[in-house]
Amino acid sequence: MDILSGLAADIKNQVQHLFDYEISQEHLIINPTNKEFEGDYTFVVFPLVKQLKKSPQDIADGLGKALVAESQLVTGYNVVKGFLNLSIDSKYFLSVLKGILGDENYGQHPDNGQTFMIEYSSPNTNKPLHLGHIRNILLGWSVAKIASANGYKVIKTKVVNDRGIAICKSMLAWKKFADGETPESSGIKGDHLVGKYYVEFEKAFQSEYKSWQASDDGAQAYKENGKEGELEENFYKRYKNTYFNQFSALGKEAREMLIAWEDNQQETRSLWETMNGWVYDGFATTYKALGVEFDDIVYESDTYLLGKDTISDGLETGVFYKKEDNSVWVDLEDVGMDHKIVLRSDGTSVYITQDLGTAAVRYDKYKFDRQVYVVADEQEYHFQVLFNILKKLGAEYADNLYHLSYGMVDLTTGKMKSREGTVVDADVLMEQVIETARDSAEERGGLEGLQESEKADIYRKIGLAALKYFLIKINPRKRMVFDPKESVDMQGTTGPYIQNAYVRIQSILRKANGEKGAYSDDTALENAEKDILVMLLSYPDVIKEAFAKYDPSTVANYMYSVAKSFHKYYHDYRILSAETDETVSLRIDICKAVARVLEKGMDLLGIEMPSYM
RNA sequence: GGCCCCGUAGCUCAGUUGGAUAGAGCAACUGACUUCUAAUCAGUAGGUCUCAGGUUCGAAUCCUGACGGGGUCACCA
Repeated sequence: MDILSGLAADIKNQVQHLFDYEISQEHLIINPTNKEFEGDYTFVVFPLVKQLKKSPQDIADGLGKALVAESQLVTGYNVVKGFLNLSIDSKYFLSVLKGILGDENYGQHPDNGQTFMIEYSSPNTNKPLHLGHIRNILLGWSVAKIASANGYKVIKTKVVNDRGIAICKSMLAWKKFADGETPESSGIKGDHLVGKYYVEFEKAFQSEYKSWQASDDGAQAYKENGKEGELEENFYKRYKNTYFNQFSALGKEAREMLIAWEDNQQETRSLWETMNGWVYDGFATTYKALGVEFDDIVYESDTYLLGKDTISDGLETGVFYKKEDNSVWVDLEDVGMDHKIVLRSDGTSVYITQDLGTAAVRYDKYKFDRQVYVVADEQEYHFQVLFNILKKLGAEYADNLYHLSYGMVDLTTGKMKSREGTVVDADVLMEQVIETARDSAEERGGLEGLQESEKADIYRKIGLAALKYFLIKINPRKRMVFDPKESVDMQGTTGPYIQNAYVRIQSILRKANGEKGAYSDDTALENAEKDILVMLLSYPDVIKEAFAKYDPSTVANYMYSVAKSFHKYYHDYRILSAETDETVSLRIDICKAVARVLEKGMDLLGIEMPSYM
């Protein structure tokens, strides 16, 4: 039997019996008892005071007495102010323990028959993945895992932004400057090579722009368009896009390339395919290193024309309206927003047009019950607009869409900007954390008997655990500062700290060799053991809560508290050399249960557990 | 300026469907390894929970208003 629901039922009955009062669910508040008090669970009696017109002390006292007498679960109580602290019979905790050990999928909620769709990662193909992508990817992966643990059928997807002006810039620079360089010829990973030429383009463009600024035309533009008192520097920063579109020779070439691509021109298409191919090979390596996968990959080149049908339908039903210049708009003032464009005056799509189309196609294909988009918080407004348009269009799934908005990652030196070369590269970063894990493991020793390949695998697991836990322990919506030193910390609230608890258990289990004696159902438990079991018992609820909030940090923080409790227990109690064989068996079982929850919970965060460290 | 998010110890963060004396980690200092892995444990020190009102038996948590920081408001994606 479940302790909590049993306890709730017993309390409800006794309140009815003693005071002739039916307690409502919202007033039936039961929490694990705080450390500094005696007891396992605490019932808060304050909400009853008004109704029953008795003092908190009297209510708690009467209820405590009755529970000890009538409830199988309760063996003792004490009252502090309006808090009734209840001690639970050890045998119920032993049954919790048996339940965990007997359930290889402990924490997994039953299949609910619903489909959960999640879009994450969604990279551009003109540059490699960086730290910001890692946060996105880890969040997406983890929410997908958590959804699955909640009984959903999960479909993980990403939209690859494989077309557009950005990739054309890389292509153009490659044609101009690369002299036929390939990943094979240069030994550079494909996505990095393409990124290199994106940077080359930017350099060439900047130098072209600089000379233009010094020219008469440039000076003229500043004179005519500069705002009152605006510094030249600021003006030219602001004016960059205009320059690119109207005056730049490189800009013109890049745009021509885009048009050639849209016209399906052979040479451009073939270069595009080649370079994107390099990028995909590179991405595949990075995703694999991060340990993530996708079920369905959508390429923007296949979908960028989608959504136009949706626009014409919307025009007919009056959701959209056309301006004189032929551009199409939606009026969102009734939901507190502006008018937004959904189709350009030349009839081409804007970003949101594609999103409208993609959402519709995706729903037709999968009939998802919920869909989450994992995208940075700078796009919050965009998703508000998207969801509201879908609502207006009468899409039945519109209410089941959610934008999981996460804060951007800053560096200690400021914002990451790819144009300014201040990004932290994903591949380099992973390499570094693994290297750091190796250094500190070698310094510490303890892996002597293992093969080199086993050691390398352990360093990888530890390094990635440090990095991943560092990123995912923080509430997604908070902007975070990435300090490279802290990200490889392996002490305190870190991935390796949690791994270490697991490794200690593995070590014990290796040394346990065989069963000792069975322990009986009324073996007494130490308070520390009850505390651990109370915590393990709450694991399925943690999974539920994490999904309800779409927040993996809930799981991360819980994992830390489990590991912390175990470390203390390990320090305070002997396990293999406990007083009796029965106690040894009991403690080994507790270790096994802790290990099970640690391993499963960390898996939800995409973190692997080593057997040694 | 409108809308959204954030503000808790020196630093990084938990805690926010209202519950006990607001918790961790890092950094600092002290102690514990011939004993199951010290990537550990224990202790000291560190707080007007940004501020001001309000609701409540009870507010870091809910409401109102300030203040500070960030994001966004493109025929960009």
